[in-house]
Amino acid sequence: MPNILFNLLKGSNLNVVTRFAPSPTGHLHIGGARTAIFNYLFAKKHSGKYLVRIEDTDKNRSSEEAIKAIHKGLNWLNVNSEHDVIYQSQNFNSHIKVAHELLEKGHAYKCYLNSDELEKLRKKSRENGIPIKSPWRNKKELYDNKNREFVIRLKMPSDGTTTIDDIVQGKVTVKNEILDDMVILRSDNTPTYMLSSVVDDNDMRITHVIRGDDHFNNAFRQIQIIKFLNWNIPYYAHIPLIHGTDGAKLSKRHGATSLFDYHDLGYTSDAMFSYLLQLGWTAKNYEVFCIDKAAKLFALENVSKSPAKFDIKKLNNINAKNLKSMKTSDIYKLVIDRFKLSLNNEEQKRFKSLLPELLKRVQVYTDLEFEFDWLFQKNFFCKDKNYQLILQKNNLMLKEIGSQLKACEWSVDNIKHILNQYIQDKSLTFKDIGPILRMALTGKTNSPDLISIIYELGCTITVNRLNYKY
RNA sequence: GGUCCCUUCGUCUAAUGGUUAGGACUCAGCCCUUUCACGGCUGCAAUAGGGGUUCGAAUCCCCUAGGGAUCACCA
Repeated sequence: MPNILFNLLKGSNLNVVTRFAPSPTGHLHIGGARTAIFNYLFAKKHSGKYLVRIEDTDKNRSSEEAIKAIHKGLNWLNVNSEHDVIYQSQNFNSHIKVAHELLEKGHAYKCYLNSDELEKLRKKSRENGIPIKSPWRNKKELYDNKNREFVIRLKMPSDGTTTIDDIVQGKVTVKNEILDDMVILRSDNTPTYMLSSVVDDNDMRITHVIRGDDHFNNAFRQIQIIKFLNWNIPYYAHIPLIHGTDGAKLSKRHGATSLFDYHDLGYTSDAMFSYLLQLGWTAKNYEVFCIDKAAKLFALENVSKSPAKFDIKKLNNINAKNLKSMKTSDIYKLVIDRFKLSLNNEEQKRFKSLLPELLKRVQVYTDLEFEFDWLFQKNFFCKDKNYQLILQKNNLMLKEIGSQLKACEWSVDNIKHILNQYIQDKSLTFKDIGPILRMALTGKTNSPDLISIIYELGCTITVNRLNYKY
């Protein structure tokens, strides 16, 4: 197929509508987050609509907290929908109607199997490698079944094949005989996901179903409903799952799987977005770090078919780059909010000035916390016992430098001059005084440039710290 | 086990029949330097295996091996 035609078919001439459809049974998983990103980007790329639908057909497992958590995650990632959120449970009536329509048209049947019978059938099916088809498929409804519980099962076609031309996975064909007569309406008269999802997609006029590869097998089953009803078949794009370092589907034991955990750990939304996007998608070796650019370049055809392993080191690197590229005022706000810092004017100025240098030294901004004591503590002194001994020994030197600094007019140049003059007078090198000054001022052996630290700390604080009696 | 999918440096990937198989992350070394970083440079490192097709294969075909997904009145 020529590329241009292919691209037309895959979206550029349609009024593209995509949806992210999480089930509210827990936090927003990072795999789900990536699915949301792909849906969002594809819609943006084609100037289409991106919708969010909460799949709460299983009331026992759904919760309000989970719904909130999902929105919190989507908002943080900036991939929430501009349109109203759809709750699947609110469309139950329409789903039930479709189930009965299928029943009337002979595409579905009532199955009166009890749980024991079903369990036996399931076991037998598994052993023989054949799909579940209830004996009720071919039975006429009996009079004495009127009061018995039943489910409605779809009557799958038993011969022929079904082909899906998946945008990511390619053309895949399966024999219809492997399709099971899945339940579409439960015995309590509630629809299953298999039904609801298809009906809602149709009602919402979804053109592209972009979801995790774990749904690929479902597509062959769901498409039968669409065919029975003569609805439009959407384009499918089943994106590969994210794996842990051992190659298995990402789960708790691999570390944090909740998107928002990464917020808590100090990753930025942009870094997370960028990393998740690059996990399985590439714009021809061109590293994309912003959403707008990604929206212009995104194409489902470039999504990798094979699963990608989640690599925290790469995430760290992207996050570190992102921190360095952020506007100081933005990251400043982030840190102040996170740690609920209340700083006076002088401290604010000090923090903002040193922030770019401090950020070069962390991969997640929460690590900035380790700098707070020497930056803001009123009566700061070096806590390390070994360093204290060194400071005791060099008491005189610190005092001398302190008194010279006290006397000078406070400027970067003057501070530099005083220190240089001091080492010259004593025939020392900067290495002789640098580490000691650093210990006295920060309590550590590494920090940003000493001159700027002294300058930003100001005369009073610097001199106090240099004069501290260890 | 049935069905389906996948397999290029340790990781994410580029190369859609002709490249010394490229980049990024990690790691190592060097440079810069008042420390730690940042930055710059260099290096280590891959086409799962076996058969075909072809003048020529990472690329097309077949087999094998490995990995994954799924098989609910969950979604």
